[in-house]
Amino acid sequence: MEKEGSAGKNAVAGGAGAIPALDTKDLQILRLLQENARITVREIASQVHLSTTPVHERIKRMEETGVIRQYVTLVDHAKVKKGLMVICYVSLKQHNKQSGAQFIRAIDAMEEVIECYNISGEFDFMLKVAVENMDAYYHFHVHKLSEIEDIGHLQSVFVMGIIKQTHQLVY
Amino acid sequence: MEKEGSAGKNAVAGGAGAIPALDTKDLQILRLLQENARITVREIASQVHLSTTPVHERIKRMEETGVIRQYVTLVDHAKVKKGLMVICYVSLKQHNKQSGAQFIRAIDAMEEVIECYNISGEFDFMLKVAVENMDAYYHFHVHKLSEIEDIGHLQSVFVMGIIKQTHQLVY
DNA sequence: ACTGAAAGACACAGACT
DNA sequence: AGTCTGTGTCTTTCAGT
Repeated sequence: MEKEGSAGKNAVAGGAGAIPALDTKDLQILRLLQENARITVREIASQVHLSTTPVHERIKRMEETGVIRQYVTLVDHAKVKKGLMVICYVSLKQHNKQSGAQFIRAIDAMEEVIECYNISGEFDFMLKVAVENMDAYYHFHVHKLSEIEDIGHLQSVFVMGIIKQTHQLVY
Repeated sequence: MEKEGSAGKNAVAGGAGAIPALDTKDLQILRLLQENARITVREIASQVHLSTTPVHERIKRMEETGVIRQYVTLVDHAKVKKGLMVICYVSLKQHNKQSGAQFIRAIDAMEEVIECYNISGEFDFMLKVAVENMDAYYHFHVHKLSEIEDIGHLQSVFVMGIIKQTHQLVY
């Protein structure tokens, strides 16, 4: 059920420089870190029944292998004047490399856009936009988004309520 | 342009127990914490040209007033077998309190759903779902989502590429 | 791969400006 | 509202199992 022989970590992995698979302890550590990035190594150690050294080494390894991407601080949207969230769909007029690259560059430079995905369906991109209020969104829509070259259709969906928001991928 | 008199913090705020407005130093601290939740107070202090005490106090105050919501660790989706992301739109057959509450309870219990919003437009909810692969999504769609009572229409949009993803709200 | 100990860095509280 | 200083706790490394 939780057997971990000396070969446990590397047995599963694929090719040459493959990343060692995560074992039960690693996942326990990730679970704690996901909920609170500022938890101390000591606290983790006591909860997973290990001393600080292996916990420290495991965290470092997960940072180096990219399992742990970043430690971030989540801020209350409304309290930093970003209380309005809008989902925005964009299609481009042309689907060549140049148009796409140009669009991506423009999006990257817009701090209102907090997420952007390439999606299936009738639209090409989905954007998540965070702004202070409707006026700010109108300004963004008309004077920033629409100004990008080769923009085809635009469609906005407004977020009226947040039901659930989690960053917990590991359970 | 960056004047901060003794009344600076409280002058703007609204009612009685109102949260003091964030000043330039607070925003600088937030900027650093957003990028790296594990940054030390000392490091922040040196970057914002303050000693550790006021930085420590400011962080504590922002935690207490809810400006800082949580410190989280972001994990590589693919490396924890959650490499497929799907945006899923849901409409309910009935729009009474009971149906809504029941849906929300069901969604909350599903670990595949990492975000859920109440939205404007033809659908009622937008879900962001993270699963390992298409098989896992099919199973989720057919055996979990569709099983919720009063579910009307369902529409899935697949994320083919991540262009941008940030948690930086404060600039 | 883990434990335990030990050095250095840090957080946090106090006295003071 | 800030600096400086001290104490206790934490991170991080090293020797040993």
